[in-house]
Amino acid sequence: MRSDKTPTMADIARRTGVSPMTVSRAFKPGSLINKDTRDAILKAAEDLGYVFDSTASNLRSQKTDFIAVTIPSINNANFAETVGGLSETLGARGYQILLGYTNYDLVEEERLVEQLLRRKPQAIVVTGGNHTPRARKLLENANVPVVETWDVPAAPIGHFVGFSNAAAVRGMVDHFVAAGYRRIAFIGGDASRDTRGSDRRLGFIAALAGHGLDASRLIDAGPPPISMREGADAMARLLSEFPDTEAVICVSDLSAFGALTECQRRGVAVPERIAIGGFGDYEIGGICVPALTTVDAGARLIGERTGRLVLDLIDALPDISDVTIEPRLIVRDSSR
Amino acid sequence: MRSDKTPTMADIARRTGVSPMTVSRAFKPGSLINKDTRDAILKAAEDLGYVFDSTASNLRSQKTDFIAVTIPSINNANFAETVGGLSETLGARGYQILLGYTNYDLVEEERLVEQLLRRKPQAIVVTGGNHTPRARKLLENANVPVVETWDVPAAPIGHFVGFSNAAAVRGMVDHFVAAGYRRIAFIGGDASRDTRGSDRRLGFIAALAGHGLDASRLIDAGPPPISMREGADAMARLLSEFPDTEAVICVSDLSAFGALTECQRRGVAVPERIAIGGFGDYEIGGICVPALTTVDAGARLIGERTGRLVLDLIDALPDISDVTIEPRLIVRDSSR
DNA sequence: ATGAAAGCGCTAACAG
DNA sequence: CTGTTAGCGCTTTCAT
Repeated sequence: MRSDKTPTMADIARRTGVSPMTVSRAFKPGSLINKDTRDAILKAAEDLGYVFDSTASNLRSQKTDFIAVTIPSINNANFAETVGGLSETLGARGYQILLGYTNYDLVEEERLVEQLLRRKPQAIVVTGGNHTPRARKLLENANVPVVETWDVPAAPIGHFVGFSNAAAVRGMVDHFVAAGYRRIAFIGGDASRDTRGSDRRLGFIAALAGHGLDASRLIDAGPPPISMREGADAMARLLSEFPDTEAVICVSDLSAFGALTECQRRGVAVPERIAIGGFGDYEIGGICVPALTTVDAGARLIGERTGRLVLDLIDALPDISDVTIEPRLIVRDSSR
Repeated sequence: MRSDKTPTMADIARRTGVSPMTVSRAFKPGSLINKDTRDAILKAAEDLGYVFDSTASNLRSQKTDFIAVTIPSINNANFAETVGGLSETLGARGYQILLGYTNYDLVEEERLVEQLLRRKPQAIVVTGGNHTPRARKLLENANVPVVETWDVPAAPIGHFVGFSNAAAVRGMVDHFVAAGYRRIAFIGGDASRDTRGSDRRLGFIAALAGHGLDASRLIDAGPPPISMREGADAMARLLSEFPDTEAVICVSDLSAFGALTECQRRGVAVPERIAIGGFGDYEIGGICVPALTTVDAGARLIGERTGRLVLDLIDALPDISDVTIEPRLIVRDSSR
């Protein structure tokens, strides 16, 4: 008759006639232990239905193998790719990701950071370089490596793996201007919440100004997340408010695709009548008809490089440097 | 000069002249404690940069406030919605989700379940009702509530919140047949990995048989995840292998959209020349042109209901019953 | 409303 | 290769 309590190492030790310490060693790969002893212990563990208790191990060893990660939304392929890259890199070394969603809200991010730090992660990765003062302070005092991603922070807290959103959009503007477009619009989200989106919008304005072009064709698609529906609605407004627009840059491929479908519903030819540019190189941009001109920001690469950076920081390697990703313009059929 | 070690409750106690127990109470809302004492403690905590240590709390109280969740892929809007619903429901009660991705692989799921259980979650939610024998055993012996989702398991381990994938596809087949389509094909993934996809394919075959129709137009789109590109490639094969096909049902909206784009590239009219049905009611299906006929399986609802079920199980409410979601057919312009 | 004692299950540190 | 001792930081339990 099995005991009702879940078995501990002490139970296995009693059953096997060894000390709890030996049991502990049996579960730790690479420890000095007699093979027969280990086998007997593992067998006893199997018989008892023993499950290792990380909770106790974490407390005693002061190591949790958690890496805390915050992203704006779980339902976004770009951030999902980043988490995928992180997960793969860190999982290979036994770390587990503790994920939180900020819902594009810095106050929510602050709450989340505080909550995550209580779990004593061994590093924390946050999306973006913009935080509430309190969140900044929490991160600075966290005593674990901090990595900011998807941005080149004005004042980095620790390290970062990112790119300049403004510069990435400038690249697309330059391409559009070189292709002959002059009346260029921007579709993006509410400036107050999505800081990366805001940076893209500001980059757009600056880039147009640099070419001596008018930068007043700005369509506000509301609070993030800006997805397909918002893109379609924004395109409808753009066509009615600025009917002579020649090209539009959207804050993401999702909104760009929505905008494209609105053109299709209205019989507005893309790119002949209006060109469309997206951002983020989502799968849809490569397969829709016409395929979308976009910017590959390297979402998965950001995750992988961040993962490696985190490992280097945990290993306390010398000379660890930040990573600046070079976004890549991808010209497709939605622009000429 | 601040100490180098991170401060503990004992440090706060010393500084405030109270016992560690009182400090502990100060951080627990609703405990009997003098307001001034609590304020002084919270201030001291703030001054010291104290961060509550869940790790120790978890061990002593034998509660982690973790809910373990496995999903096939993070990069899938349907599962992301489910996690969103779970996260919202459980987060409101202070639980934190511990997420793992199986990559549509039951062996990986087994590894993941074992890893997650070591963290001593207070419940575990898995996607699907199909598991390796060892994973089943681990779940059965876990001593915490187990909920299977996105399926109606043949032999439930604990509780479930799901729907019949086969029946959902049958609904669409019935609709297609009623609309006059006879030569109907199915595009889906490799049968060995994605069990929900397989169930849909089997449901398709059974439904056609029920109508006395030929069910041999099956296009295997390879190992999951089956996304837009795979859908497009599969449509190309379908058009060449079975050129007289009148309608095709795809394992998801993503593959359906890919299939649609392939038709657009080839000038094949949808739905006039071939009708397309998807699955999952992804955002894209509602906005692409033509919009996709699909099945809303209630991804977010599954998450919300699962969250509530988990809470009821943790609260040990009596008479807890499983939830069977009724998928809803959504007819749009991609079929007539 | 507060405190004292004990211990959750594991492992660091040391000894042999 | 194995054992002993102590303790990680908190909270349960019982007292006052």
